[in-house]
Amino acid sequence: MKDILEQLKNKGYKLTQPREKVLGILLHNHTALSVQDIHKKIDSVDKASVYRVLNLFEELGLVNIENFNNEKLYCLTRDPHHHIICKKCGYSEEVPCTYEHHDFNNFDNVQHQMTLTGVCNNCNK
Amino acid sequence: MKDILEQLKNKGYKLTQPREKVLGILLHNHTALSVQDIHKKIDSVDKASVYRVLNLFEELGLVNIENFNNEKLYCLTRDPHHHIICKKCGYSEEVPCTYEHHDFNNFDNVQHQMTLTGVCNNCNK
DNA sequence: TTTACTATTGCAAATCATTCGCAATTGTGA
DNA sequence: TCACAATTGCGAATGATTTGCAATAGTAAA
Repeated sequence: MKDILEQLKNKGYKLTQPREKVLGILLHNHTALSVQDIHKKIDSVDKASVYRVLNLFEELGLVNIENFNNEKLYCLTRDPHHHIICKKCGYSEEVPCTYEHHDFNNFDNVQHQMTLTGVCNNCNK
Repeated sequence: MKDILEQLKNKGYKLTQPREKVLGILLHNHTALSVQDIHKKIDSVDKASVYRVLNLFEELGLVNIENFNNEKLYCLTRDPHHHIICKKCGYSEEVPCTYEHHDFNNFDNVQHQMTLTGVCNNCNK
């Protein structure tokens, strides 16, 4: 927590309540969360601000993004990992990232975004 | 083309103009296309129908989906592949899929969806 | 062929995620 | 404590996607 807040400060960003609160939630969750998920946990912060904070975190490379059901899911960039999400109930687990980047002739600064989906055992019964 | 149309017919789906036209466009394109891209190429088909056709194709596993800039991009599931897209100009190239699925204890029917992003040489100058 | 039935479509309205403009607020450094 | 710029909250705007429903068009059977 302190680490990341320091980083922000050093880059000239203010340490505001919305930023600290969103960061707090991301820190305490190991599932990927949507803006709506995060906003529900802190209604003291406006949803537009949640968006702005997350967009900032994205620019700074603090979060990874996955896509599920037409919405973005965010989680902190710790060890590189993805999530596998049940299509039916939304249950999810972390999956370590094993993807190795190749070199691309025509591209620099390559990043990847991956989401695994499946049907969990519960839903499969 | 005929192949896929046969498949649809055999599963009890009607061979309608919207389905054939959308399929036609997907067949003739090797980039991932958004609903809007596809709709522009066939204004004779309503956009809502393009959505419905693509959702059907998705259910049937005929298309792969990638996410870019808050919209879904569709392309036919031929050889497994992804795309790398320039964040700045949208230029994209195909990338063969090298991702190997692991076994998951708690999930079946696992699929993955990956999008690579980067900055292309042109935009990098 | 023609008929009849149902799936599918087009259209317009609704929904939902995300962004934006702007005035009010709040960190921060002096 | 003050002053200024960055950031927020709010509400409105945007854009993608979905939905309800009456009209239309495949399809299978007569």
